[in-house]
Amino acid sequence: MADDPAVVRVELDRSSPVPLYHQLATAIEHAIETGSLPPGRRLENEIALAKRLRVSRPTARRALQELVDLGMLVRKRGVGTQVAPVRVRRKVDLSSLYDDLQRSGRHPTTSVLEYSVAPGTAEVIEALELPAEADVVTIRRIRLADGEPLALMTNHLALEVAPSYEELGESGLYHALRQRGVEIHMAHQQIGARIATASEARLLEEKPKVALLTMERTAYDAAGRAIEHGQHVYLASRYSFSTTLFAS
Amino acid sequence: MADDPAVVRVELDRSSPVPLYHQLATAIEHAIETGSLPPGRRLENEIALAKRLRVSRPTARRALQELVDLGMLVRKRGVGTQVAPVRVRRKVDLSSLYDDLQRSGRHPTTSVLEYSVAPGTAEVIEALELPAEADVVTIRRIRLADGEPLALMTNHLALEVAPSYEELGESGLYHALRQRGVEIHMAHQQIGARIATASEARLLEEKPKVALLTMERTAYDAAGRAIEHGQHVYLASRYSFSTTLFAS
DNA sequence: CGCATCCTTATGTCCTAACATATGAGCCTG
DNA sequence: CAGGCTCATATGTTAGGACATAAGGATGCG
Repeated sequence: MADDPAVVRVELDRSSPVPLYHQLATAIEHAIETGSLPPGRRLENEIALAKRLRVSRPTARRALQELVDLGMLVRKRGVGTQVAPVRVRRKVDLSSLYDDLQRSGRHPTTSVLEYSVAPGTAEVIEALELPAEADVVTIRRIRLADGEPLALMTNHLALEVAPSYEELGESGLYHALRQRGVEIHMAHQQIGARIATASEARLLEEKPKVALLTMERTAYDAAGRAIEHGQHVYLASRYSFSTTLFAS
Repeated sequence: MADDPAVVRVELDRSSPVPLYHQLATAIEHAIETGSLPPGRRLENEIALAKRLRVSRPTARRALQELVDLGMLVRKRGVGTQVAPVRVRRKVDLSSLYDDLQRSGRHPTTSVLEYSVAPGTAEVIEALELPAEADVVTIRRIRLADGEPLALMTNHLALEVAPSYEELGESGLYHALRQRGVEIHMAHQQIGARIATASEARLLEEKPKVALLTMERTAYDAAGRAIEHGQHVYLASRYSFSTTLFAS
């Protein structure tokens, strides 16, 4: 029968510090990603799964739930558990433009237009949650993809966390921050559009008044501290944002 | 002492069909949102919470976990559970423009410019995963906020799921779909920008060549079926997208 | 007085055990 | 044979208990 429940081959290491449910989730995830569990395939029910692997039902359940949260499995009461249809099965991650470009096979380069230290404007001070008049590092850069201008990026950071001009290097701000031990955990961003100013058009080597995508972002670390605030513009003809949304 | 664990006042309805853990999660969420549990405030530990409310520890745990997933609580082993720092504490939800506007206190209205049935274009057929030449319902609408034009929306749906012209009504497409029992679960969208065409500018009552935000979205139900594909344009001067991203 | 160690605390992991309920298939009746 | 009903199935909810482990403070020793 084609609708025999799939049996995943799993080896659990009970002496490992990584939780059993996570080991199991990872194993099933791997089976889905390698295609040995194709979309639509029915899994054995959680009781059988638990029994076979000699774990408790809650443990098996939790593994399955983990994959449902990732969008890789679909469960229906009274019916069973199925591998979700193809689509995206990864959480929307906080990717940097640099990594994005690299992943899509383009060759990103960056040059720094400005690196300065000065008291922050009211807007920046508020976004970074700093005391009034505090000094702020401002970085302006232009990013090119395969040699063609793509975006103008302006970032503001508190002095304590800002990478030096040298550390900034080629590979992007978030990469430099990570090397300083600062991990971005969450960000707010607002995406809009407007017409380019004369100087923006000149820098981007475009005719005046081209359409720009604008993005304003404030990024926070795991403890909730504001790390970075940036205002960026992208050439709309060469870049767009892709996102995946889930209903609550 | 200022660091006494907070005690949330909760009433659980054990005869309700909504799960205890969700009742509890909602109650705590409400306490946080109304400010009676301020950011940083420590909660009583989960054992005490469970005992006080006469629920099992797993139930209390699950409620707390739900709020951790929403980013409203932070837990640390050996330390306790705290209300997360201010920020956003809502998942990025798949909100409809209509609901967005209503929540922000503006008054949205919609008028239907076109409602037609015809064989879909190649792009639409592919997005909706329909057989070639299949009939598709096309809906074009203009949305106003407080009487001023804001967006032009074009949606394509398969005949079987499309709301009728009458069902479409005032309150938005997703609302109409929900009333037909179709739940949107996930969507892919791509956000870009461009200059308005002459006819777009006319419909939006704007001068020619204003900046527009563009959005292309394909929405899916829980089973992964493509439900709706839309191409929308927004007046950039009146609208922007806000999102919250989390690192993986 | 500084430093290492122990101990308390609270969450993390894992188990067994019921009962509730949505779904779909098959049976049974009119 | 059509339509309603029953029942098996699989997931959803809840309970109660045991042990592991990270964090931070208290303790005691050099």
